[in-house]
Amino acid sequence: MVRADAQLNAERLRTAAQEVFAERGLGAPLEEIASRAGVSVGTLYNRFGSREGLIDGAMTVLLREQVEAITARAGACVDAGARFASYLHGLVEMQILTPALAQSIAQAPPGSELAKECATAMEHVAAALAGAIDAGVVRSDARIDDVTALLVANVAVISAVNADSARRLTSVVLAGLRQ
Amino acid sequence: MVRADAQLNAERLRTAAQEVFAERGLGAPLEEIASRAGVSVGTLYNRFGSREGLIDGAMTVLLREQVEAITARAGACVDAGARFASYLHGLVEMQILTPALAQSIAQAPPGSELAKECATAMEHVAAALAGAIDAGVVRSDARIDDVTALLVANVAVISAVNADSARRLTSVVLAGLRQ
DNA sequence: CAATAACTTGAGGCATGCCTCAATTTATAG
DNA sequence: CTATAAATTGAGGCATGCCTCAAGTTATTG
Repeated sequence: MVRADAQLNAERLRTAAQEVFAERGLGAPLEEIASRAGVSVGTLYNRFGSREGLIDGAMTVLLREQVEAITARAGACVDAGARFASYLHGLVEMQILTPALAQSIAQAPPGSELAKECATAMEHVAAALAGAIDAGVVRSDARIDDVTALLVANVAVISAVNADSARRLTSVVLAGLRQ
Repeated sequence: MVRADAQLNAERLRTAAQEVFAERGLGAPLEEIASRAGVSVGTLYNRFGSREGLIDGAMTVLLREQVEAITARAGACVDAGARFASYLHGLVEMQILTPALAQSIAQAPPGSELAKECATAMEHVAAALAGAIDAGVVRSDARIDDVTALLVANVAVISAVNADSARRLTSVVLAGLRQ
C-alpha cells in the first residue's frame, strides 16, 4: 500500500522540481529540490528513483496541461491553415514560457512517460498538418519531422539567443512551409 | 622569450583538442587531450590557461579555414540569390562536418578570438544577404540575426535529431526568407 | 493501543574532473 | 660549456554532486 504522506511528498517534490529546473536548468542539484520540498534527498530517491525519473514525473503533468490549452485554441480555428499555424505558435509560446519543459522534451528517453505524452501531442499536430496540406495551403512534401526539428531548434534559440528570435524563426519556417 | 618546444606543444594540444572535442564534446576531460598530445595537464594549463582558452585556441584556426572555403565557393556565384543560398548551405555543411566547432561558436564568450572570427565571417554573410535583398529575391525585412538564429538552431538539430533534418530546416528557412 | 509495514533521514562513500605548484628538466644565448 | 630563463611534470588538494543504507520515525490497520 501507498501511504498518504508519501504521495504528498511526491507532489511537493514535483512542484519544487518544476521551480528549480526552471531557475537553474535540468542539471540543478537534487539536494536543492529536496530541501525546497521540505524533504531529504533520500526521500526524493525513494519517490522518483533518479534525476531522470524526477524529470519525467514533474514534466509530464506540466506538458499535459499546456498541450490541452494549445489544442483547445487550435481547435477553435475553422480554417485548416490557421489551425496548423495556431499549433506552431502555441508550441513556441509554451517553449518560451517553460524552457525547462522544452529542454526535457528534447532529451526525453524513449519509453518515458514524457516521450509518450509528447507522441500523443504530436499526433494532433500531424493531423493539423495533414489538414493544411489537403487544403492546399502547405507544401505537400512537408513532414511532421519538420515540426519536430523546429521545436528542437527553438530550444537552442531560446536559451542561446532570445524568445523573439524563436518567434521569428517559427514565422519564417511557417512561411517556408506554405506553398 | 618563447621557446620553440613550447610552441610545438601548443600546436599538438590544438590538434588533440580538435580530435577529442569532436569525439566527446566540449566537456571532454582535459587530461585526455593532454595525454593524446603526449604532454601533461600542467602543460595544457601553461599554454592555454583554461578550457575556455583551449577551445578558443583550437577552434579559431578551424573556423578560419572552413570560412575561407565557404566564402570562396559563395564568391563564385554570380547571382545574388544563389550567393546567399550558397553561404547558408555551406555553413550548415560545416556545422554537420564539425559539430564541436558549431557548438563552441554558439557559446563563444564575447571578446574571445572565436567570437571575433565569427563576427568577421558574419559580415560576409550580411553582405550577401543585403545583395539578395537588393536583387529582390529575399524579403526586405530579413535580418542577419535570422541567419544567426538558424545557425544556433542547427547546432541543436544536428545533435538531437540528425544532419538531414538540419539540411531540410535550412532549405525551409531559405524558402521562407524568399519573397 | 499495539504491531508492523511504509517511509524518512542525512552523513558518508564514491566518482569525476578542475587546477596548482614545488621540484625537476630542458632549450637557448653568450 | 655554463648559466639561467623557460617549460614541463603529475601527485594531490579542492569542489561538486550522485546515490546508498542502517538507524530512526510515523501512518495505518485490526
